[in-house]
Amino acid sequence: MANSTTQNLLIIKVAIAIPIDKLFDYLAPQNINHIAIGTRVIVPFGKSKKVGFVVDKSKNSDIKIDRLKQVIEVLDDAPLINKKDFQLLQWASRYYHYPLGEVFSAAFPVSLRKGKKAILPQQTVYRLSAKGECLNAEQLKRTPKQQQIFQLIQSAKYLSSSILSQTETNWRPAIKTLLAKDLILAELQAKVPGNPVADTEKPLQANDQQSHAINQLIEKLGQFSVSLLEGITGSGKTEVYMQVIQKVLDLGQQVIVLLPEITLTPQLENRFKQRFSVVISISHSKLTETQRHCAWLEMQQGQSAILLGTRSALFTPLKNPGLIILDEEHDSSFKQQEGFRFSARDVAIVRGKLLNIPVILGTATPSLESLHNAEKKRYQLLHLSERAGSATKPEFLLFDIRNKKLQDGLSEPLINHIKKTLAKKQQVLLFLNRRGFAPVQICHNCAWVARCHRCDTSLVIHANDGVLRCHHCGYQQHLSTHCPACKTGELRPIGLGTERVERRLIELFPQHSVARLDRDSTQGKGSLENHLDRITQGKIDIILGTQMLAKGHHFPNVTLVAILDVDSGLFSIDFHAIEKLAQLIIQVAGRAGRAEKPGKVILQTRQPEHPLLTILLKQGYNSFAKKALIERQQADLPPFSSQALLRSYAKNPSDPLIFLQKVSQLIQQYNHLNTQVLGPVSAPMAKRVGNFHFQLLLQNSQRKNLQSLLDQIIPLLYSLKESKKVRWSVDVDPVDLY
DNA sequence: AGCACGCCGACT
DNA sequence: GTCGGCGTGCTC
Repeated sequence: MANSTTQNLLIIKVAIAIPIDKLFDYLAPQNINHIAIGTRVIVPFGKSKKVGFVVDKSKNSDIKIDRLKQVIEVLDDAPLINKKDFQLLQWASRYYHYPLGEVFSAAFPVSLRKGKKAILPQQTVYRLSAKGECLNAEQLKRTPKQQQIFQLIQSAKYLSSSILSQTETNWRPAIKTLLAKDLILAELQAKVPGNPVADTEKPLQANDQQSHAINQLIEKLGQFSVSLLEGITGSGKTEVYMQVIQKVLDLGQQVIVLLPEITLTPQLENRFKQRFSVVISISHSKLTETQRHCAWLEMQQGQSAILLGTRSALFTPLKNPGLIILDEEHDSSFKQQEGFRFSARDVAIVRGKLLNIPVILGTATPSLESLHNAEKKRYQLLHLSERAGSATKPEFLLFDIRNKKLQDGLSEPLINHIKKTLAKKQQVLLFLNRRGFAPVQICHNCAWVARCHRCDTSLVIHANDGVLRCHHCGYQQHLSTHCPACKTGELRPIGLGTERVERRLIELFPQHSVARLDRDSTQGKGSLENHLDRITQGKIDIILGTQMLAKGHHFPNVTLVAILDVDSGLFSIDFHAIEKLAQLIIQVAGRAGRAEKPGKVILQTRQPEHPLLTILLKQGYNSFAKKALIERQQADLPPFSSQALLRSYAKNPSDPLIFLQKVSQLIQQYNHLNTQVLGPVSAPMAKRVGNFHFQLLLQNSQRKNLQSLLDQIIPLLYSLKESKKVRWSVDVDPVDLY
């Protein structure tokens, strides 16, 4: 590089997906004058090449010019995301203290991260040439295949190769000759996703509450706002979404709808497809790389008007942004639990603000944060409290199981209720959030317990598979009946798992069919769907499952729902647990008494007087939430304060502790803003898969004070020598304190 | 994250 | 005597 040209050099700052919060400087390629911020580039990195994102341009660099390498290739003619979304990613990187390159990476589908061109798959399309237009098909009668294909193209105006392959055999030679004769033309065209249906369903007649919500939401279109749509199960939230979406589509704008789980996407996809005559794209982790690549570009190019997806779909660029909807807003799966630990809910709101479009948060059980924001008038609150049709609200029963004889977790009164329900030819749904036969195996003689040697947990008995299994690391061993410690004692199961309850149910109700739905019993592809079909067809009388059943699925003939053990949620050290339990109870209750049959919800507990539980059952979710928020305020917990959790782990049990102690000292030096530092302490489950986990909780009543502390501290941690021996991460606004 | 450099155990 | 174990350090 000649020195004389130095002042003309263009230096490009590139964000690369590596776990260092740092940009890398490169020389712009000689032949390119402008290289837009936001474009992808291929750069040499160490021994290899990497795809990076141009974040800035400059005349100078902190690195000596002669040490700078040159950009190998500019992948995009123009940035794939707009300025606002670029700002969004910069914000997210700062707010979550996660490297910008990694944040950028998370916003792009794998294909584009790897450097694939940002084009939709193309297909060849054939149409008549000028010469072909003038030709009478009769003139081709001596070559019938050519004539037939020619006529097909003539009547269809244009035909794609994929359609030809579907309808015709051996069409290629004919096409080749027609091309050679100049009768038709071949063109490359982007594959347009599946043709929308022409005759769509009409909107339903909205009830007063729905109409009110729809009108309010429509009024807000065209600028930023957040609305919290609180609609009980069966109140027709989806209908509200759809009528608002229709308005957005009429304006020629696009909509992102985020759902917590992939299992819920097909249901909504079908309803949307029946309603809207626009292209709908889908994006979630179970799709192939190409499918996600297409969905992303379809939205980016404006070929598709609706995107249905999970958490990571939030970052999909929109050509004409109109609306973001987050359904089941309270669901904790909107918070990414590893790597880039962002909250899709919170980032959606920032994105809405930047793009100046409304955001709708929908749920039957709003998170305490969102309710608090609604109370503070930051969000507009809309209610849907009437169940559609004639369905009635379920009745709650609290069964005190202290000192009661239980048959594998089933109390006498519960068994009676099950009997009565079955006698009426109605279905029963039981929840137990623990799979396996029993969570503990203990020696009746010496009290030895089978434990995982890599994790701080006992091995769970899986009687059906004849093994003891660790639910954390997957370790398993054969089930034996004699104690390896004292060699004499007999091993016995302690506690409840779904297998054990299932066995008892079969014994108690031999005339009835029982289905167990947990991760073990729904392994195979389509296995869950199979089970669900059999339930809907009425082939199952008693359904026993883990939380995987709590969401979305509707069983119209279920009139009795029971949660066998609510106490684990009441005793947890994590202050979020009670909120999650309340949401679970209400969601589960939503499974009961649909259609015309009144439902009952039974909760078994050893804490029947628990104040929050009592309020929830007697006065409903909103009263519960108010009370829970008061408790949070008194304890200075979120949303009345802001938290960040520093986690650290290593094979060696002392390294993470030493690291976090060092961090804690560092914070004392920098902390002028009253951030409380709690810990370091070992994590609730200290040992996991052979690693020892520790954590340090930071809390401040002012979000911005905590942020400014993190801004100072986090960059220092990368170079701390104690950090080299451990894995560490920052979790801003943690929802799981584990 | 990769990938190399770098010092200590069981093998042709 | 070497092949390779993964500890630590760097990447513009």
